Amino acid sequence: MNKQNEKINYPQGIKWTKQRKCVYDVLKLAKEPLNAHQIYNLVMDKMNEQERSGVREGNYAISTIYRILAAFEEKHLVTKTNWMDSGTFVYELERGQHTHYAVCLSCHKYIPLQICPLEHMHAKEAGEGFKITGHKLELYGYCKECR
Amino acid sequence: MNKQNEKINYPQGIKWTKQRKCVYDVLKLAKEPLNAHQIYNLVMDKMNEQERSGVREGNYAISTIYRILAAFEEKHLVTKTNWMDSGTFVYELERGQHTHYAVCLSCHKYIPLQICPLEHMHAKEAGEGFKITGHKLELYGYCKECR
DNA sequence: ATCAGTGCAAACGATTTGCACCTCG
DNA sequence: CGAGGTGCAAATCGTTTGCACTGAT
Repeated sequence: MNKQNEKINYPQGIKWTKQRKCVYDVLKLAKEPLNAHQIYNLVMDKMNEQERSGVREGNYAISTIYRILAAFEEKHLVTKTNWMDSGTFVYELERGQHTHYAVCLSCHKYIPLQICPLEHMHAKEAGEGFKITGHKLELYGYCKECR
Repeated sequence: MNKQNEKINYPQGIKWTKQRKCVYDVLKLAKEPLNAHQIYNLVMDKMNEQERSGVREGNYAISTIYRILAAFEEKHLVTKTNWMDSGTFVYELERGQHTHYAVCLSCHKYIPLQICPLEHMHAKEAGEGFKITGHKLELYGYCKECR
């Protein structure tokens, strides 16, 4: 059930160590952006689970997670952002299409949005001569369960 | 020329110490969101300038800046946010109307936007039952001078 | 006079880095 | 085998906090 490693196609152009595969898998399964600690914990679980049958439990370093994430970012495999009121960065797999989220201020759940209100926005609207190359949007509020 | 202190109306309901007035003045004059260090430096300049005529140069603490900003935020006098790729928070005076910015990736200038593409966005667009209370938008790109 | 605000230094959490060892290709 | 990745511990950066003192109301 947990042999995803065999099924996943890891992008080329980067050295795929056990740790990197594991981080990649974790991000692949994630349904929302995760911060370094969340990723670290998930990686720990996954690693230990794989090696639970007597093989020595490896020690993994949080700094490795950061380095892997930096490497992934440089290869454009992940996107690094931060949220309005949190000082920590969150990372998500680059899945080709940009996604915005609505964040519930009560339960902190992230709800991906199907739409992008900026699709039809033109450069001129950002002032004369500004060339828009990207944008970021977050909605805040309360989800169905929390209102 | 620099006697703004006398002209500025400081909002009520908060104790107006010399330091707080100074931070308020700095934010009032700022044309873009500033981080704690920028504010600290500007406050230092301002304080020392005022006291340059022989009066002892006071020592000011960065922690005071943070505490003042936290107090202002609680009174809804300032808004605290962070930018996509920076781990530090920036603060700007709450001027009644929310503003979005276009950020130049080259010169890091902030260009305030006159429009808000979300004005006409409705709750339903964020998924069933989500109650939108706020949002944040950043545009990235290159300004007229830098393209 | 009183209590909130301040300066200072130390604590803190997130992230980065130097170095010796290990591992993928 | 060799370049690059990793674990560990220590450094760094932005921000917060405890404490004794100062200052605004």
